[in-house]
Amino acid sequence: MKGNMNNLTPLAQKFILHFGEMGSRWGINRTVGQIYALLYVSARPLNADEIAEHLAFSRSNVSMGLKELQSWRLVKLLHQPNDRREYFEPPKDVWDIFKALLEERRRREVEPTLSMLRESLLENPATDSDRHAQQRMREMYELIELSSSWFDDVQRLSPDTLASLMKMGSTVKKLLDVGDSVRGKLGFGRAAEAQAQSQDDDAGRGSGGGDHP
Amino acid sequence: MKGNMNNLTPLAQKFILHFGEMGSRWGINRTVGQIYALLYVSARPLNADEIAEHLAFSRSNVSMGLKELQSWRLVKLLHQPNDRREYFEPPKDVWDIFKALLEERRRREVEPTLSMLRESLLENPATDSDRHAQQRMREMYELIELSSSWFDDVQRLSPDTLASLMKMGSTVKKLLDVGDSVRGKLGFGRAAEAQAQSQDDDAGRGSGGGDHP
DNA sequence: CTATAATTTCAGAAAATCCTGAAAATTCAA
DNA sequence: TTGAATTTTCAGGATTTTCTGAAATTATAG
Repeated sequence: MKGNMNNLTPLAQKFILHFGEMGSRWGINRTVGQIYALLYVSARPLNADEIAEHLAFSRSNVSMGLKELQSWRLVKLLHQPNDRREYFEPPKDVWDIFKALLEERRRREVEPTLSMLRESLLENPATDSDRHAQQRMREMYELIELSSSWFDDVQRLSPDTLASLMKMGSTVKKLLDVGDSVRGKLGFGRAAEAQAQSQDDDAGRGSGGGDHP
Repeated sequence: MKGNMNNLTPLAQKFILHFGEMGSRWGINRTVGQIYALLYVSARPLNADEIAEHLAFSRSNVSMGLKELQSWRLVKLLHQPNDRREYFEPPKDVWDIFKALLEERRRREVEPTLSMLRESLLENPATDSDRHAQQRMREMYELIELSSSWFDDVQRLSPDTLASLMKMGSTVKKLLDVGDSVRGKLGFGRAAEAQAQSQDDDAGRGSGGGDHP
């Protein structure tokens, strides 16, 4: 008796369907998107059978979907007293979800490219055209490396700090200027840092440790 | 006479092949990824026939790929003197590429979700479970809306400002604290702003700060 | 250990997406 | 205009991805 989502209110249906569609624009498939959406709006953890029932998917499909979601760290497995089955729920705090998403996405979409670029930049350019290509790759490498490690840093901030940072919006820029005007007294210099990298082609984002007091 | 990428040096091949693979993890397909990679490392603009030749794709496939890349604003169309054919090249500055990417991605991946959420939040919850679902949606909505408009702001900064911002990494946090200590004198307050939203309706995560150092 | 409940694996059917060649449409020089 | 050069469209074959049911595996209660 597989109900076609008929145990769900229209509101939930809409949400779940949307995540199914969206899933594909993302890197995950419809099934996974829907499972996630269902868990996200559910008032309590669900087990695989319940999910299969709600969404009218085969049990095995749900199993795979949950595996995938776990690998993204978007759901956590837990148990109910007196019940052998595995239950699933997403992290409570949306900010944790957000961070997990960014982190995992970086790991899968960005890291491999960084490695490839790193390797390519070590190779010996065979032709003029290779030399040009390598220069382009270097530019790409530097940008990715920079934004990537920036994410790293920012990600370590607490949700609250993160939130207030964002609420400032472009005020950050002003702050940045203020920073310039007061940095002397406080002992962390931006100007120096900013200079450092843009000149020499130091592939590998220089010394690393030094720059974050 | 379709060469199997044999007019490309191993270095370029590697790069192009990688972007092909990666493309799928992204939302674009292999072909589009490769076309982009080829243009990116090319020392001069290329026309569709040249691309088809280099990559051994059908002419029509290249045509579609270029359309797609244009819709992402990742390549620009241009003409050579005395040549009717259309030539293509990516933006020179990697930062422009980066921004185009983020912007377009937001438009396609985020905006639709925001609309859906906005609509859903207006609806009348039919059940208790709906009420809960709506609350979860609200949390999601707020987070996305916040980070999205933050991107908006940051995106408007010049590449240079953006770069130095990133080079600061988590130093931003320090700056933020300094900002607190001097904001009175300077007339832009973070505390006030930050407070505004997080209080009145943050059912989501209790007072926050505690669990994240 | 055995029996049963629960989960995972996996071959291949079903569905979705990509890619091509041929035909249609567009552009522009003459 | 005309017609050659160039680009676009699109039906359908080729490929890839998703999804299922059946069988295999794992876990646990008794």
